[in-house]
Amino acid sequence: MQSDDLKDAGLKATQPRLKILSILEQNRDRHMSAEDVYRALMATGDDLGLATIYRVLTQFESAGLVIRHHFAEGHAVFELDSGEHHDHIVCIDCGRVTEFVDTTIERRQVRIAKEHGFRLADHSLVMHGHCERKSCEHRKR
Amino acid sequence: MQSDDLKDAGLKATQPRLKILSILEQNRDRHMSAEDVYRALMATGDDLGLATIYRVLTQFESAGLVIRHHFAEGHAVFELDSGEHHDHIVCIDCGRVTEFVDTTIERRQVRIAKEHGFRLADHSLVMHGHCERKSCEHRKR
DNA sequence: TGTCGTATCGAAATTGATTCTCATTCCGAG
DNA sequence: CTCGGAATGAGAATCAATTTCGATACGACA
Repeated sequence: MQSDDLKDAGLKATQPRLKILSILEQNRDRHMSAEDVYRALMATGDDLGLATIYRVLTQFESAGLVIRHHFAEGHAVFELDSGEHHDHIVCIDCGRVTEFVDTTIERRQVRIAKEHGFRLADHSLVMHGHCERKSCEHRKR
Repeated sequence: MQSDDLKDAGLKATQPRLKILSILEQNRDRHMSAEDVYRALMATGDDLGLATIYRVLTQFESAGLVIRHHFAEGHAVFELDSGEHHDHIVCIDCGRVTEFVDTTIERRQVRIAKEHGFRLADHSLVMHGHCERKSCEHRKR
């Protein structure tokens, strides 16, 4: 049950938190901004304050439940932490995000970091390109 | 001469632009935020408006003179465009940025994008780690 | 070198995203 | 079921960045 996920993370199972978690689970294939979560909640009749969304998402992040990304400038997006690291390809035209893992690149990064005198802690690889979806075509360039 | 760089870019060679360009050239090894540039100018007695810094940096970006990065959340940083693509390693402790190029990773990315139905246009690989500089030891961030 | 039209400048107001404040409400251990 | 500390909501505040607009500087040309 969801409330256990929250308890395990050391967070009280409050209504707002359960609802936000639920929205994120219903959108596992998407990357949502705080604003997106807010609108999704409004749509289902749950009227949470935007401040709460931000606060809770930040708590979820510290608790390791979600990961925060900064693909575009301006606003952050969140995704549930599946536990497995992965990188992203974002379509420039439609914004669709695809995830992937490549061990060759992963290994290479550790080595490069070491060669430059760094102990690698984390990394973020975001590729931008044009996807081949029909539903994407009508957007230009 | 610097003013030629501006003219070539289709921008009038005004004092503010020359000064901002100069600051960027004096800090080629760093990545500066608009705020950083502003402070650097104040330090040399040049009192430009912050609005001008932002406007000029944005113009430089459109003109292809500088590249805008979004390493950390909150604010963008700029670097002079050397014309050669490269990726970055950012020190979590002192914020120093090191640049590198790795053809293995570059090639691999193109292939991965293709495998996922994308035509790669651009990418951003930022690694975060701890550097081994002495001057880094005790900086908070 | 002086003049003029246009592009640029600076200061302040504005925007958009996110965070803070604090009075009120809720969760859950006992 | 009760109570206290933790969480919430509404709006104000903050922060980075952008826009507005009257004043000013650039530089082509005379």
